[in-house]
This record gives sequence, structure tokens and C-alpha cells, in this order.
Amino acid sequence: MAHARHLFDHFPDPKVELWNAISRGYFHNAFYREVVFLFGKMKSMDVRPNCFTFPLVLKSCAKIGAFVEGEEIHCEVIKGGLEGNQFVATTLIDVYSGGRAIGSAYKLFVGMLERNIVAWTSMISGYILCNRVALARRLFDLAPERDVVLWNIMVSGYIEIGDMKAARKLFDTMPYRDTMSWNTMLNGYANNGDVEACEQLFEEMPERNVFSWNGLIGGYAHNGCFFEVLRCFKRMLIDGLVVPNDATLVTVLSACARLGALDLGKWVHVYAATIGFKGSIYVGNALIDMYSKCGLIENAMEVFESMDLKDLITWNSMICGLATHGCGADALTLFHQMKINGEKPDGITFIGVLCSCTHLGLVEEGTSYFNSMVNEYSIAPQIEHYGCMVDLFGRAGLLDRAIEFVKRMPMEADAVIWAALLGACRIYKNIDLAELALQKLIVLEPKNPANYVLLSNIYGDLGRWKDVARLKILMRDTGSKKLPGCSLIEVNDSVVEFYSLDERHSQSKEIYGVLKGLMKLLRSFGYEPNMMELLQGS
DNA sequence: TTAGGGTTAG
Repeated sequence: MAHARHLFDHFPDPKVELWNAISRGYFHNAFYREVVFLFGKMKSMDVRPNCFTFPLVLKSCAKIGAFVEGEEIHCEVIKGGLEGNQFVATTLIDVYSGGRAIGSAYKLFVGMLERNIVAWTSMISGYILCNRVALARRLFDLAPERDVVLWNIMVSGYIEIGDMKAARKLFDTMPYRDTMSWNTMLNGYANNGDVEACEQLFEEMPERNVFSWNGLIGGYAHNGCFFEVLRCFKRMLIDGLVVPNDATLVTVLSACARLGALDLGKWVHVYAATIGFKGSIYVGNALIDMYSKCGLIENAMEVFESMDLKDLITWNSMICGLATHGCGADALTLFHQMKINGEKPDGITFIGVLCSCTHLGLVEEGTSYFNSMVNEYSIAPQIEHYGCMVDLFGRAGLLDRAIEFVKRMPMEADAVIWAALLGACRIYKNIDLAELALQKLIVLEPKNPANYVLLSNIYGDLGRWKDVARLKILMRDTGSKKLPGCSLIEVNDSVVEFYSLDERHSQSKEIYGVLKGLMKLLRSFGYEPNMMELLQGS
């Protein structure tokens, strides 16, 4: 674009065609503001925009959310006598629907002298966008003709409101289906939590492209089936008919992160470079998260530093990765660097920042960050932020300030917050507050046994065994049995699950042998395991 | 030269 612009700037007296050409260049490179800016410049130089100019500028306005400017440009369309142009009018319908001004869109639609299928499609997708699916369907039935694009849009309208039955009924009556029709249905099932239907449809598809594979893989990921994500990715590679793209890799990497599948994650890292996604922000961000979650914070940092282009998510992934990895000081340094680089933090950034302060014990700094989030960045604190603050005070032993904070919150404290308090009560042995916290937790999460276990641990610490026993009975009576936490570790190309006292693995004898050895080694360094926790089965 | 449809990350 720099070369194109250079030529354009040196062209004597460019005509409207040339203005359109340079604007189209900016549009296709996603420089929407520049298109709008050039439009203003063009007018100031008395060049009259034509019917090719307006769709470009209007779409650019819509892209950057400049709906007021879009309306002004509509006036110029009328002044220029171009409202009757099919291309211009259809784009205006899209702009108004995009700005949720569905009434204005419909007025335009009705006022059109001729309405072709594209105009009908724009109007119908406008209604869908504004959640008026029944109205969209009425227009759909009225449309003089329907092509595959229009059918697909109507199907996706039902999917968006979660009506998979209606979507399927329409899909089944389609006179012709292209790959996108199948993919639309597939993604519908995936996003509505129906993994089985998703799998079945995938097998029935006459033709699959990368979106089809991503639909199935994404469906698994969305529904927590991370092993299936990896299995399906391998099948895709073996199948070999379709090459994965950045979206595939991102989904696979996030599954690796969840499972701790480090070897596959590393393999994807190399593979991404070989198929040309080295510069992808999406892939880079997913790699940072994967390495952080798998514990290789240095590798995460390496990816971070190698990225020429960074966005908000890049910074957030790295800051949160450092914070959860115990490198709070580095996380805070990075936060300041982020601001220097001109990236504006959001609510997630502050989660990382506050979490860092908590683990560094920086109570006053954390408080000041919290205030700057509200006052300097106008970010409304979410319940997660209040949770961070309660945790910050709690872990620092300032239980009074923590409970004070809970009382002043503008929303009801949730289970996470009370559990944070309960955790702090355990460290600082505050039995009264602990009992209050548990009371709240029993109401909020009557079925979560972890809460009873926490309080039971506190009683145990204080030697109040009768109370421990009382809680055990209470737990039994509520029928809640604690789901054991499990660890996942990658061994020889597959991921193995381990529970406490687990003996399912074929080599469990050897594994426990190693554990015993490690315990011995720890003891020789003066470490005494806390047998109390073992006894209480936490 | 021009208008309508799909997936991904913290």
C-alpha cells in the first residue's frame, strides 16, 4: 500500500476511478479508517464520488462502527442521486442493520424500485442480526427466488437462536447444499453442545474443506473433549486431503494446553512454521498460552519476543502466564512495557496484574492498580476482579479488609470469592469467618464437597476432630462426594491421567517406587510432609 | 473497479 499511495500522491489530478482504486486497496488491507479519511479528502478536492465509491466507504464505516458518519454519507448518496443504485442501496441496508437500525434498513428495502436476491438477502440477514428470526423467515418465504446463500443464511439464523430443530428442518428441505451449508449445520451442532450430531454430520458430508475439519475439532474443544481434539487433528493429518490452517492450530494448541500435551504442542509449533503460520498473531498467542500452561514459561517468553506483531491478547497471555507461573514481578514489568508500547489494557490484563500483586504480597500496589483500572482506564470491575482483591487481602492476612471489600461490592459475592476467603481463613486460622464463609458456600454451591473439605481442614489444623467428624456426616447426608482432582501428564505420545493413590497404570509399581525415592530425597533436605492433609483426604 | 454466507486465541 505504501508504494500504491506514493504513486497516487504523485499522480496529477486523479479522477474518481483512481480514488476508488486506492480506497479499495486500503479496504482490502483492512485500513478502514484510511478509506473514510480519503473520502473526506476526495470531497475537499471537489472530486465527485460515484456508485463505486459509496459501497466501499459505507462498508468501511460499518467496519469501524462509524454509524453516524454512515448516516451522513447516506445523505450524500441522496444528494448525488445514487439511492436507486442497487449496489449502493444494498450496502446501506447492511450498514443500517449493522447499526441495529433495522427500521431504517427496512425503509430503504421497501423504497427500492428493484429488489434482486442480494437485497433480499441483506434484509433477511439484517433481521437475523437483530434477533428477529421469525420476521426474517417471513421475508424468506416471500422472496421471489432463493439461492444457496440465502438458504444458508436462514439456516444460520435458526442456529443463532439455538433452534437446531428448525435449522435442521430447513437444511433437510434445501434444494441444493454446498459445503458451506454442511459446515453451517456442523458448527451449529458444535456451538449448541451436540457433539454426537456434529460427528454424525461430519461423517455424512459429501465433501470436506478446512472449515469442516475445524468445525468438528472446534466442536470437541467447545465441549471439553480435548483428547478428541488431538485425535481428530491426527486423523486430519493422516487423511491428508486438507491442510490445517491457523484456526486449526489454535484450537489444537489450546487443547494441548488443557491436557498438558507438551510434545504435541511443540510439534505444532514447528509444523506451524513449515506451513507458513510463523507470523500469525493467532498462532503466536496460542503458543504463548500453551507453553505457559505446560510450565515452559521461557519458551512462552521466546515466542512472545519473536512476535513482530502483538495485540492485546498477546500481552494478556504473557502477563497472565507469568502471573500464574509465580513470576509476578516480571508480569508487572511487562504490564508497564505494554503501556509504553501503546497497547491499552482491558479487564483481563488487570486479572493478571492483580494476581501478580497477590502472590507478591503487594497489598497497597494491588489496591492502587485496582483503582487505576476504574479511574484511569474506565474499566468496570467484574466479579473476578473483586475476587482477586479479596484473595489479595486474604492471603496477606488482612481478613478484615477482605470482608470489608466483600460487603462493599456492588454485586453479590459468588462462590469463588467465599472460597478465597475460606482459603485465607485456613492459613490464618480464623474459625469464625470460616464458618460464615462456609454458610454462604453451602447456599451457593450445596453440591460442592470441596467447600466442606476446606472447613474440615481448618478444624483439623486446630485439632477439633469432633467438628471434622460432624462435617463428614453432613457431607454424607447431602450426598456429596468429592470428585478427586487429577493430574495429566504426557508420556510417550499420549496423555495419562493420575488420581491420588491411583493404581490403574501398568507401571504403577515403578511409579510409586520413584515417588518413594523422591520423598526420601526431600526428607534428606529437611522437608517434612504434612501428614495431616493426607489423613483428611484433601 | 461494485452488493449477500463459515471456523480460531487470553
